[in-house]
Amino acid sequence: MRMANAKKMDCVILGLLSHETMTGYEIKKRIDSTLHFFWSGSFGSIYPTLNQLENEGKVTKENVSQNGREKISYSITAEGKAALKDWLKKPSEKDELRYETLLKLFFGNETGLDSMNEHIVRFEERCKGELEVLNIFSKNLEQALDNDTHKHYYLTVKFGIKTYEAYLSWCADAKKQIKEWSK
Amino acid sequence: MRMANAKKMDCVILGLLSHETMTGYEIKKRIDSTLHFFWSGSFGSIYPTLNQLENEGKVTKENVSQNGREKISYSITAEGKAALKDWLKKPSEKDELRYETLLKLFFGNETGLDSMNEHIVRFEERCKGELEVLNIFSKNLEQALDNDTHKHYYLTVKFGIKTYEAYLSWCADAKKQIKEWSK
DNA sequence: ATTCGATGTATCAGATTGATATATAGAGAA
DNA sequence: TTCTCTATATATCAATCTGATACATCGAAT
Repeated sequence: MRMANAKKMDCVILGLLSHETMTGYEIKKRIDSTLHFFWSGSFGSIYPTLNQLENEGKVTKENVSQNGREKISYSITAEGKAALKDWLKKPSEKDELRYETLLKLFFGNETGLDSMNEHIVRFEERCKGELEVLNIFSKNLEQALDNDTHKHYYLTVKFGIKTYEAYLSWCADAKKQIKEWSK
Repeated sequence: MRMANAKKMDCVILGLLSHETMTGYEIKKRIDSTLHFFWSGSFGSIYPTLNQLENEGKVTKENVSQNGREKISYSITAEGKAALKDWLKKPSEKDELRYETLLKLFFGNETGLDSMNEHIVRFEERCKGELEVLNIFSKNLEQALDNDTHKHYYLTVKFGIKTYEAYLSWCADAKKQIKEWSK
């Protein structure tokens, strides 16, 4: 039974198209802006997956001409919605962190405490930036929680905020710890 | 300039071999036990990478016979240590979350609040389990912080603890929020 | 005029996963 | 004793995904 590296991009695309009709390019933008702190995706998997989903009858495409420019707009079908629902009901298979910063920290005894501190500071800066963005999202969403889609978005944004706050708290502790070890 | 999907497995292996000589199988076990909450790796990338590292002169292999069983033990070379140091000094390129649970939550308006709650409860259980393990690790490590390698390990374990605690706090909030929305 | 960034679609080499195959050692049960 | 099950051990492969690259057009700013 070849189940293999269960494909997820099709679920992401179906999910996004269940909100609204989009082009491949818009799907990529949406992933980068809205899902980016817990999921990612590249053109190299978006476009082939869109073609596959069309062959399976889960989406339909329509050529649209806008300002004399051609683009391909995709919509979800009833079959697509059914497939999405199936996946949503199943328990999650994998939640995964992949943090290069932690990897470098773990192996850091080759380069010393100063180098570790630099990695942490860089990580801290990135987290602060992300947290700022999420806090703005959160405030905007709180004024639009009558919309069901916004409710779900709001919960994931709250997750991001809690997470980044925890990261920042760890950064402070870790820097202090390293300072102590440096003595 | 073909830089492509920068390979990380070689860095992970060099890092682990900088601690001690190991077989491919032991490397896999170490990744699963020690790095597992911020990194992962499969045999399908470990064994080919070990061969590649040997061709590049970054590790040496030695056939060992133990209890009549054959195994291949790998050790890091000076070149390997230099390559590891190079990578450790460079800033991290990517820190990434990939949480299927959040994806399902985000698209959850197709299946309703009950289904969302189930996903959260399952996530909560997993986090509790992980947190328990990490707390034991933390206690054990605190009694051996004279060892430099342990110091680095300790920092990453603390990261894991902070993170899972934040997740659990979010789970509680999210469940409460969903209950309120259900009214 | 022209450069630059955004929109838009598409492909491909390289990296990784999860599954599968193969084989032996040791522990415990029948 | 034989059988089964788990752990040790190495290896390969299809499916998948990423990051890079290529190409073309539009609107805005210089």
